[in-house]
Amino acid sequence: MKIGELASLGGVTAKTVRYYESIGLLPEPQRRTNGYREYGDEALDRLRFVRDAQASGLTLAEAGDILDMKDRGESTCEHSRATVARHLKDIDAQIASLLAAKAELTALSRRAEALDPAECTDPHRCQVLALDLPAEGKV
Amino acid sequence: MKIGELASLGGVTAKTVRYYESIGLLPEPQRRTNGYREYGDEALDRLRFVRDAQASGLTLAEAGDILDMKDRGESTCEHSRATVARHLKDIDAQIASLLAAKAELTALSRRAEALDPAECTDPHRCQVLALDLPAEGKV
DNA sequence: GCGAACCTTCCCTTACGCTGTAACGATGAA
DNA sequence: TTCATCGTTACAGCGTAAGGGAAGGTTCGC
Repeated sequence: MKIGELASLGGVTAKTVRYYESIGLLPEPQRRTNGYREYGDEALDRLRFVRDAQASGLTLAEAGDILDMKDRGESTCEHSRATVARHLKDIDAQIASLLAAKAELTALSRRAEALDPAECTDPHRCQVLALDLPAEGKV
Repeated sequence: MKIGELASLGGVTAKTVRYYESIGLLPEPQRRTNGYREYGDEALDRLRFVRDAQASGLTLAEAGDILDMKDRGESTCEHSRATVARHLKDIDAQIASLLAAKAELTALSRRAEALDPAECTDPHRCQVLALDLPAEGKV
């Protein structure tokens, strides 16, 4: 099939297919005599895998890692598990950092709510803005 | 004081001070006859506020929002609260999206672990790679 | 008179995933 | 034949975040 058909079956644009090829996610396909790319069904499988992996939250690079292992005939199961596990760890780290920021802000917000609105009259001396965190000596 | 002193008191580089000025976080200061920037203590207060806000997880743009309100003499308390609340909402949304990705990956990972390693012999038919999510018809 | 500190302007960085545009060749149907 | 569509390459840019780096030129302090 030609690139347009592959793209529409895979739910992407032809441009995206060429992009995936350029970053090594898809192998360089056969060419017709006129120079057009000619794809088989395995390209569609591969393309769909990439989309599924992406939908699961993996990056294109991670999807590529798994596909590379597969291409080399290595133990993809084990590697896939490792890749997924690594990505889960990344996600946990991101969540942790967001939770930390949230805790900071929640504390700030609570201090703000504890203020008597009556004291909130001087725009040049806003208590919330004071942000007097006990973090003066932090690194 | 000159930019270098302000910067070191604020715990940033002179470059950062100029950058903050360029994006409107710090007002354009007076200049000495030689062209050097001349700062007063209020600039240091402002700089420290920005750093504190940043340490609390606010972006520079959000810190700028609050400072702008303050500059206009508006109800900074209320606005500060709103800004913080909005940012908390953003953070919650990010966390939710990460948790969704995590759920996807965890399910994937669980399916992978449930596989009999003995079946994991054909590198061309990896069960993990199959990614047979029930998501075929998703948007 | 020397080095440090200051000035401006412009580009570069990291990461991600494409998308747009230019400028052109090939195909196929009316 | 003509025209729309599909294909080709290569390069640029986006959009966010927060600056860093280098070039090239004054000025200060001692």
